Amino acid sequence: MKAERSLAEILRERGYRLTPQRMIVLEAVEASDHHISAEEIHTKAHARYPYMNISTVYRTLELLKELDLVAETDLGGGRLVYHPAGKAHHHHLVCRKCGKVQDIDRTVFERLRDELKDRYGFNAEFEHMGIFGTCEACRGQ
Amino acid sequence: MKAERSLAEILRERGYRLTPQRMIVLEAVEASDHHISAEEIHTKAHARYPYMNISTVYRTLELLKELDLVAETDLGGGRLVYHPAGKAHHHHLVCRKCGKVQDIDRTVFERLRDELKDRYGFNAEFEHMGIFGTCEACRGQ
DNA sequence: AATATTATTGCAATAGCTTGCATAAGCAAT
DNA sequence: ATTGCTTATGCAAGCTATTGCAATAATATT
Ligand SMILES: [Zn+2]
Ligand SMILES: [Zn+2]
Ligand SMILES: [Zn+2]
Ligand SMILES: [Zn+2]
Repeated sequence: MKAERSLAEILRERGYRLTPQRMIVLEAVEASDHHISAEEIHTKAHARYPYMNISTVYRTLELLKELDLVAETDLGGGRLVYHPAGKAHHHHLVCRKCGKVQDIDRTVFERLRDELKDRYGFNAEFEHMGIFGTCEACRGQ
Repeated sequence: MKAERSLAEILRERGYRLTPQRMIVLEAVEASDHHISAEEIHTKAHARYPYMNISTVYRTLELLKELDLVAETDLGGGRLVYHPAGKAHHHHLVCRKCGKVQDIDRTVFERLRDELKDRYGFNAEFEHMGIFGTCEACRGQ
């Protein structure tokens, strides 16, 4: 499978070890083309590999974040969700009142990104953001 | 004290009760003109009111957020920090590599706010934001 | 293939924050 | 002041996520 091969390459390049746990977690994130939580990943992974521990899931997700393979986002559901990086060409608006999660275009952050780079030399990470506020429907009460 | 009186008014208007715990938490947030964590608030409050419980601090902060009296922000220190709302005319850039927290002007989010309102009818909350990324010093390795 | 090295894992403990529930206390009416 | 109604608090338990540590297993070397 392509994902496995490229993961192996990426890990090797950076001096990390290729373990079954890491492959299983990455595959679980990539297989769900929507958002997936650590607990959901653990449940799926556990079916394939009964000794898989939830802390290994978290540690693997942390690594995959560092390698820019997954994005971690708070969408207000009480647990963080994960999304394959690069495939996340969007962000989300999260309504505090009704909880609705709306997709928006990724371009909305480009100007801000550029401004932060120009004015402060800061390289901001705006990959798959959750933006909290009030949606149109809820604003009229 | 002005803060107490206006808090009393605000609470009454909205049908909430004016309790010593609530006053103590709000005063602790306002007294620290920098960022303060729930645990720091609890420590300060406990000195004045020995029965003060940490869960009351959290519940009061939740209420003060609803009343738009305090802003809650993740600045990467492992605990959320609180800041008097309205006084927070700035945001922060948080470097993932060195942990540095830099102040930036509040105006950087205005254009984005307007665009989200215009395009999606969404009223985004950009009060005292923490933006994660890599600072200039760390980008050169 | 066997061995040595050391990163990674599983487990249990911990941290920060939230929630359920019985008791306490704020407020209004008397 | 007393009473009754209802919100808010303290306490303990629970939840998501993180961390310390000893055992395990991936890789390099022989
Ligand atoms: Zn998404
Ligand atoms: Zn809404
Ligand atoms: Zn600040
Ligand atoms: Zn830095």
